[in-house]
Amino acid sequence: MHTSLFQQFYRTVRQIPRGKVATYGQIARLSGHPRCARQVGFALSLLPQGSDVPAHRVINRKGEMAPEHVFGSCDYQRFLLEQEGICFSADGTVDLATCQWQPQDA
DNA sequence: GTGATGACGTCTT
DNA sequence: CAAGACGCCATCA
Repeated sequence: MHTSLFQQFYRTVRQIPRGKVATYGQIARLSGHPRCARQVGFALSLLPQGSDVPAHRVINRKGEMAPEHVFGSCDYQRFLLEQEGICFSADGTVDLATCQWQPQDA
């Protein structure tokens, strides 16, 4: 199968365990493309809500989540993360120090 | 068919 | 230490 970068990104995001979050750069690096963080975000933006890819678990390096027009509501993504046990900082950002996904390959 | 854009991150000056 | 430029590739106009 023509393994497009997007397909590899989706596959990596799909491996994120519940209660953990990952950053774009992390997904890109695990997929074998350390400089393609931008494509990760763009790829996730094309994902339908019913996809097998938990795009709400993927956030930027700062722990901030996507703008409203991506999921429909910025609070919606935060709600899903809270439902999975993700911790947030007083800044309204995700506490990467506690909930960032740590791949076994590390 | 060409040009510009985009959930970002890392390297260099 | 901080700010700026580059990279990467698919989708939209």
